[in-house]
Amino acid sequence: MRRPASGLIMPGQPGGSMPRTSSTLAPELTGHAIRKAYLDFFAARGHTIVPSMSLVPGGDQTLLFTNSGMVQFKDVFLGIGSRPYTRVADSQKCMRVAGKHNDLDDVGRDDSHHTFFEMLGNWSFGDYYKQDAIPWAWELLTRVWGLPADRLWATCFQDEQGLVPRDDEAADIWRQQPGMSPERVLYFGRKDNFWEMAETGPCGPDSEIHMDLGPQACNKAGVPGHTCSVNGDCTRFLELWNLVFIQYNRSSPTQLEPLPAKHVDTGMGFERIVSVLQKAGSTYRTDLIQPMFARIQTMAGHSESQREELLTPYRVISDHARAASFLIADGVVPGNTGRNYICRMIIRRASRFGSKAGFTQPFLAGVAEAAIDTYAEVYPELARHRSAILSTLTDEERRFQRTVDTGVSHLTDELDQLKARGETALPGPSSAALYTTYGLPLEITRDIAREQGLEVDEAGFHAAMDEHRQASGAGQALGELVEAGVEVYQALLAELQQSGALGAVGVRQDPYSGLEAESPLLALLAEGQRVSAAGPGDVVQVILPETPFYVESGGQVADMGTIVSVREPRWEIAVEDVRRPVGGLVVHLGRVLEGNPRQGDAALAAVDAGRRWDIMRNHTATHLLHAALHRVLGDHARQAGSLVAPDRLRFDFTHAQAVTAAQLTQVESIVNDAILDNYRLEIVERAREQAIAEGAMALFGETYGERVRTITIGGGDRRVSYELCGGTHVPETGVIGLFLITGEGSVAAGIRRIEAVTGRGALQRVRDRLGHLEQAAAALGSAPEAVPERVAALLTEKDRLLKEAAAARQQSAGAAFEALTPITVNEVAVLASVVPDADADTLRALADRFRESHPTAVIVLASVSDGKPLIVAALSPDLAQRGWNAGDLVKDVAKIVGGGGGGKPTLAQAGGKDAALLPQALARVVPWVKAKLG
RNA sequence: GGGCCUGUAGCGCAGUUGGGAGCGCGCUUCAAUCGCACUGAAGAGGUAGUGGGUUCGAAUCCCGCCAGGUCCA
Repeated sequence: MRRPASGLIMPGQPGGSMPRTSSTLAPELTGHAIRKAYLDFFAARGHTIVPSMSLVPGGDQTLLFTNSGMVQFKDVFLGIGSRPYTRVADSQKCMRVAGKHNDLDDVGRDDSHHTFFEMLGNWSFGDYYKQDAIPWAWELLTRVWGLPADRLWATCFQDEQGLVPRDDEAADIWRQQPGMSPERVLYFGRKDNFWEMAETGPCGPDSEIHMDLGPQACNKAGVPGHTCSVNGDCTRFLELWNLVFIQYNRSSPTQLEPLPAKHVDTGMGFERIVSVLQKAGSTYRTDLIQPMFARIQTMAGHSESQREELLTPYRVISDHARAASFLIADGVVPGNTGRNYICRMIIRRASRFGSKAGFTQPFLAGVAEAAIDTYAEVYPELARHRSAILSTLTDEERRFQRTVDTGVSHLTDELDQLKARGETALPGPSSAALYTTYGLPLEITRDIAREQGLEVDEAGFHAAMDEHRQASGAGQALGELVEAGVEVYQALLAELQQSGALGAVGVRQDPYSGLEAESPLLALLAEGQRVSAAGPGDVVQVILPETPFYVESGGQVADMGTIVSVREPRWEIAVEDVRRPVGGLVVHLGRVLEGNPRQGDAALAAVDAGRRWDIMRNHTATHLLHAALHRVLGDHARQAGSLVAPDRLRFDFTHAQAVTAAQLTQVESIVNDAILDNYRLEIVERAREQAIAEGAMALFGETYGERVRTITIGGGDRRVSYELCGGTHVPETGVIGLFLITGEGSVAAGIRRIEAVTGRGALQRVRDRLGHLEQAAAALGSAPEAVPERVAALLTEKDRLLKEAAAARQQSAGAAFEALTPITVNEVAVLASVVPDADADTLRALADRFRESHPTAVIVLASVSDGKPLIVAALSPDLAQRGWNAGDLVKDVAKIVGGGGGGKPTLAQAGGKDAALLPQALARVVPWVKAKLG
């Protein structure tokens, strides 16, 4: 056990056995201090420091979670977005949980993998380049943080295919750094040192800094033939920092063009550098994670040695509790699809490892508290959503417990059957079915099976899971337009910009200041191809230099409307949808109603005004609803999805229980009060920082630039709502008219949905309802207000009458039955008759009565129900034992009336079609009995 | 987006080749007790998620929709 002298870095020590807390660390070595040192370093070099973006990447539907620092700047590199700064640095929340980057199942089994982590990054947008980026990185590592230069290695790019020039520029700069020796600058190929975002687009060579942790850090020391190396297969060399130099644009697999503006994109794993600086030997032994270890240990009452034995559960629980806390804080609650599903899997995996550590009750909230306390200072959203995080975790643990319980009971049934058959193994398909159908994890299945002396066929399990994967297929969730032809639109945009038809910002879109705009028709597309003109009936895509049409965003649906010619000859296009396939380009999708629109024609774009006003009513009402939910349910009721359409609005929010009728009424009233107060809406652009500091509600899945549009309803002390929003709104709330909630329900566990209507939709609904009420009142011959009472009375009366009628029918049927006399055929009492007005129940009851009084009996009773014949046949038990079957009898009889039947040997029933033939049918009974006897 | 499972009384659930809608808990009333618990007796409560189809007949078989669970992407 070695203790580092304060401030002195001694890298290369194995570290590991000595857990540290911030109290044993020098102040400048705490995780928070290291993060701050990084940001300060780059701030001092002209960088703007920006906050981390949400874990939920807005506007990037190809990405489940933000998985690296550059996600928030992707649009800049793609050339479709810009920032007011050219140098920026941050610490970005990241999540790597699916795909090749990180397999969830591996987290916790080693010393370094995490689902959630932070990535430190600094960027240059066409500003500084290698000459600055490399020396700064070197300076920070060796001078500020004191890492020994002779332990650091740099890698540069050399194309193994010889197509891209070697990055000698970077290598030269590395070799000039103080303390760097030339033999520690190495070249690697495309896999390690060339960065590409996609098949085409910006790309470039990158340089990595690796640290030699010393021979004792190698985990393959004893393996024959192993040699430690940079980018090798052991743990001795640790990659610290990756500097990407974006200098090319790839237009095809073989075509690279130099970019006019070169960018720098760097990323350094925060936990990793902290573990190196703290000499912790493992990211899990840094002061970032240790508070969670300590909390687990206290809660479980473990000794030091127990904690070390249970290292894997400790790692899993702490990593997952931290990840889940950050996810929930960013609005991702456990659910059964997409990112919500990932959140659930993380919590359930932590819960499973919790039972290995001895927890039998929900415990994650306790661990999450430690995570929140550790990080709240840097990520205030954790503190803000503290109670939501804790209760969400506990809820999900309980839900998982229920799932496991029912899964285990299914498993036990199956194991009992297997044991009864003398089997020794649970088949793979069975264990897979338990998992995919009931959510019972393989580990639990295996443990329980073993307790009962059975093995699980795990190869079979995995084979069945592969089959399941196959059967589930790959879903296509994205719109085909956006997916398919991005390149077409990118090319089109570039062309229009180069020809000067469009400015640098692209199409000027302004859905706020008016509903009409006049401009020349820039381009027409039909079936994905540029065309110069179109004719009636054609389905076209229209591009205009400016448009008042709103593109679907933030839940508000796209506008519809028309584009018409301003001069002769006349033409008209009906616009049905509007999209933004790439930033800067707005495409109107429509159909030519009349005439022949041609490229270059003067055109008037006009939004369907009535529809738009309905949408604006619903959008403003959505803000009022959101605010009212906060007041009534609490701050945890946050937006989880929204639809603003002309005829309705739908609002999903996080809330664990159903909203009560009383709460709904209260919410509805609050919204309507705000409408009646006729607040003016104040719509202002502000700096994002300022708006958020002032308490504006920002939504997930939305990217906000530096300037944001804010919607305030009610000013001063009477502020009702304050949100960041790019949607369109009514000028004052009175325009909304009436707000009615039409439904409340659950979307997923922990998420509720409210649907509502406003304005014309609400009026229509009220009219419909009143109409129905009037009709009901008229039919009842009573006043509308007396309808409920009257209906209740009628229903009671109806029940009474039905019972009376049934009793009367039974009585008259009974009387008719009494009047019948059976005939006797060889000691067998036989009765075959029609009983008027009897239903099936009555016939059965009468048959029972007859059998009670005649020990050896055959009885067939029939009646007519709804014009169709109904026949019941019964035998006494002794006859049934002799092999007679009431089912055979009733079939024989029903044949005559055009039907069939069946039942049990002693009692059967049948129906038919022709009631008039019943007498003939019943005449079959005596011959049937005689045949049986004979 | 897709695969699988489930939907029966207030709650938990049973119901086999398609032919009497049931069990436990809870509820109501009565009895017993000074009262409560317990006990005994009687009783109420179900559009069988919903809409179609097959059939003489569907809780049961088939299809659509809705809701919940679960896994995969």
